[in-house]
Amino acid sequence: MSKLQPARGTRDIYGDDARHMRAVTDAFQRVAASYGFEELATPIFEFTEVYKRPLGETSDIVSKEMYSFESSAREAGDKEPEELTLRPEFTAGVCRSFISNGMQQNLPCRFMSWGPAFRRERPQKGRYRQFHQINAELLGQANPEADVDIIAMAWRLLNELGLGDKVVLHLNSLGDQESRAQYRDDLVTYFSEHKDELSEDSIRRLESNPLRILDSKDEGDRAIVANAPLMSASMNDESKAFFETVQAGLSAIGVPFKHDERLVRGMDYYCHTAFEFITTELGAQGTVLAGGRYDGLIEQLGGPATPGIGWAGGIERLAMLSMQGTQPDRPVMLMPMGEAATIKAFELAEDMRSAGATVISDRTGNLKKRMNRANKADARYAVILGENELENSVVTVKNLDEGSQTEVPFSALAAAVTSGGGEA
RNA sequence: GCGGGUGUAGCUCAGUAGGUUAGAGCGCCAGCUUGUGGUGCUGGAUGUCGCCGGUUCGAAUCCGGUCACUCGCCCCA
Repeated sequence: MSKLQPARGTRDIYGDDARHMRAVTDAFQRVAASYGFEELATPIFEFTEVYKRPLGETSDIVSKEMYSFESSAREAGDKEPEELTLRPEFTAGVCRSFISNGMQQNLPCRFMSWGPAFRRERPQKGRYRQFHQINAELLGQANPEADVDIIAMAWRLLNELGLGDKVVLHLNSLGDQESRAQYRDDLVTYFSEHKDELSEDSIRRLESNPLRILDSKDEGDRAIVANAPLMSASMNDESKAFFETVQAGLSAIGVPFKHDERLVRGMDYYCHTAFEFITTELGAQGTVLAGGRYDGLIEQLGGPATPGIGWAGGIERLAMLSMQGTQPDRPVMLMPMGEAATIKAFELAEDMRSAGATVISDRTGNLKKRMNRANKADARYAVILGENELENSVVTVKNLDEGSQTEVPFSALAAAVTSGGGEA
C-alpha cells in the first residue's frame, strides 16, 4: 500500500463510481431542462462574506466547516489580500450571481448547477469533505405552486434514478417570518421549563437553534419533544393556506409525502416549505435530497427582495443508492502489425470513428497479447492488419462474441464494424 | 470537534498460549498455443503485516502514539 493518500475526506472517483455519479448528473440535467431550468455555473470559491452573511457567524458551517483562505498573489496583480472560501453549498453563490448580473430584470429564473462543494466535517460513508451536489433554484416566485413544481421535479428525478420506493418525502412548513418567529418563542418558552431534563446538546441548541431540539436523537429529549407545541399551532392563516396549497398540489400529481412536524431548517432565512427525501439504506446519512423556501436570502445578501426556493441533492449518496450507470461503448480494437500497417491503421481508425465506432489502436506486443487486451476491453471486434492483409488491401475482422473472422476490404471496414453486430 | 470499531498481496479476507522462509481465493504474469482472446491445464511473482516508537532473546500478534477508513453524535446533501 502506498503512503501517498488523498487528503482526508477526499477520494479519487473512477470506474463504477464515476459511471454511477455521471448517471445522476445526466439524469438531473435532463429532468431539470424539461422543467425549463438552465445551467448556471458559479465559481467554486467566493468571497468569504458570501457564505458568512447568510449562514450566520455562529452556524456550524461558518464556524468550523468552511475551507477559507487568504489569497495574496501580489505577483498576479492583486493589491490587497482577499478572503476567499471554497463553496460549502450552492444556494448562496447562486443568489450572489443573481444579484451580480442584475437578473431581477428577468424573473422568474430557473437555475441548475452541479459540481463539488467542500465542508470540513468528520468523514463518514456518504459524507466527504469534498462532495458533489446537484442543485436547483427557482427565483422570483412567491406562490406555493412553485414549491409544488420544484418538489415534483425532484420526485421525477428520483424516479428516473429508480429510487421511488427507496426514499420517503418528509414535508413540513416553517410558516412565514412572523409565524416562524412566534413558534421559536413558543419553543424556547416550553423547553426552558424543561431545561434540567434536556441533554447537553439540546441545552446548547436552546441558545443557538431551538428548532433543532425537535429532531434530537437523544431518548430523554424525545420524551420532552413529544409534548412540545406544534408548528402548525403557531402558524397564521396565510401560512396555513400556503401549506395547504402545497400539499394539495403534491396530492394532485401523486407525489407521496409525510407531514413531518419535526422537520426543521437551521438558517433563519428559511420559511414556509421545508422538505427532505430520506432513505433508511445509508445509515446516518439518510438525507439524499433536501431543500426549502428562502424568501429572505437575496435581500439579506444585499439584493432586491426576491423570493426563492430550491433544493440540493448529494450525488455520492444518490449514486450509492441507485447504482445506475451506462457502460462505455464496446470498442473496436485495431491491431496493426509492423510499420507500414501502423501508418495505414491511422487512416482506417479515423474512417471507423467517422462512421460512429469507438476505436482503440493497440500497437504493442504480439497478437496473443493484443487479443487478450481486446477481450478485457470488452471489444466487439478485433481488426488485424498484418503484412498479408496490407498486400491485399484488406483487414481481418474478428467478431469476438462469435469467434468468427473474415477478410474485409479497406473500403468496407467502417460499414462492417458499425452495422450493429452483423457479421462482416 | 466528541465516543466506539478496523488497518495483512492489486481486490476480498485467513493467520492469538508472541517463535524460524506470513497464507487462501480472485486478479496479474508466463507456458501448453512461434499471426488469434474468452473456458481448460501447468508453473510463477505477489507484501517495509498502515506508519513511528516501546516491552521482549524474539512482535503481523502485546503496549503507546500517529495516519487512514468505518459506525454513531454534532451538523448536513
